[in-house]
Amino acid sequence: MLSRQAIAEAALDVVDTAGPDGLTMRALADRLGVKAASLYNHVSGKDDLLDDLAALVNAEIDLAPLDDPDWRRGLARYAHGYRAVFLRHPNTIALLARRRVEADRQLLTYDALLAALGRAGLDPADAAEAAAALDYLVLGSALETFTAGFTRGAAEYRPRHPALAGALEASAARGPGLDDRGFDLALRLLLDGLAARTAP
Amino acid sequence: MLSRQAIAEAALDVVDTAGPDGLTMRALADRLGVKAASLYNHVSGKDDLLDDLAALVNAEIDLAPLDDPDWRRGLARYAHGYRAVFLRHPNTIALLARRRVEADRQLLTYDALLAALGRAGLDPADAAEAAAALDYLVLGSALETFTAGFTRGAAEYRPRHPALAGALEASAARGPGLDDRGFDLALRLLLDGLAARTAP
DNA sequence: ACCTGAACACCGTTCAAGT
DNA sequence: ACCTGAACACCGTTCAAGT
Repeated sequence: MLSRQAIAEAALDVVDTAGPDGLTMRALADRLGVKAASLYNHVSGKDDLLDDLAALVNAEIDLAPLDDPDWRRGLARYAHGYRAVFLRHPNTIALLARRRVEADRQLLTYDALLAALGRAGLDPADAAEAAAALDYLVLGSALETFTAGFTRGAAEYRPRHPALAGALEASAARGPGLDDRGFDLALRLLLDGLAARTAP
Repeated sequence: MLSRQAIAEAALDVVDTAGPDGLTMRALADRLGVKAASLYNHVSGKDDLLDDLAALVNAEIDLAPLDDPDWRRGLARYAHGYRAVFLRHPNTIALLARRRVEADRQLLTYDALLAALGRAGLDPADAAEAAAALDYLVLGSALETFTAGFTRGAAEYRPRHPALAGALEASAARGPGLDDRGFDLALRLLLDGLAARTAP
């Protein structure tokens, strides 16, 4: 019944619904119909549990787009899929970032990305930088959700922060999804720039 | 003696040295030579304290570069300064991200950035997207520090993850600072792309 | 007005005791 | 082999009591 796998899945559920602070050993045990102390028969502690959680979330990232013969399209689809995973599980980011990369699935993800960048014609050192840049963009955009921070209406910002108000308003007129458009813009410009650096 | 200002400064100190989880009301009170309960005479709770902390960190961001008549140079310097603040206080990112932007100083920062993007010749909706993209890049790069996750030597990765090993090795040959180079690359390509979008 | 001690309901984790 | 109750040292927060 109880297993590392089941515990990790329940943990992701708890984090998704109750937030990073809601993931307590007691709440997790409750969801599994068990007492907190029982969890320690399967994981050595909360830190160990977070490693499993990292692996679980990373396993959701679809690597298939990286095999696309059109590398720009492939990278764009990969990046969108990567970001979608963390938009589905935004509460995990603060929990999992700044941890060492040890889950095999996560190492495999980076390896596949770097291989794809290599096939695109980037030399390995450039590929490393490009992979880092992609990572920053995806995690930053999933973590921060620019728009969500501005909780008041543009009109309220206008008196003291006119440029902010104007930008929020103009962007709203373009439709919802400023976060998505900001990410798309950066991704497109990044891929444009990388294309200019690929060997022929 | 005790004041919101002094408490916030001590809190930043505690977070910097003891990590996000090290910031407890008791540890903070200790550093101030007082008991935890005393803090509640000045802040309404830990959440309130984190608002002050956000304001304090944001106040470190230098907005002067945004007035540079050469907007590309100004934005690059601003972004580097912004990132430097969070590299100095990396433990604050997970603590402060995903909070509503309410500190006046933070609203002012975004307003100044959007005004600068407008002066550069971007229309307001494009400026909003560019500001979001910059934010993602800065916070993502300060949060994640790509390199720090790979704790083992490249040789250890090679058997199972050759592209990863090759990229880490080639990047190390280029010198330390893969994170900085990844950020610089993305920033440069972003600014290049924005330049093409500015009105003449 | 502000600091404190004691208390509350919560944490993660351990461990002897059960089955 | 695995679950549990009780306990430990910790959390954030409250509040009556002190000065």
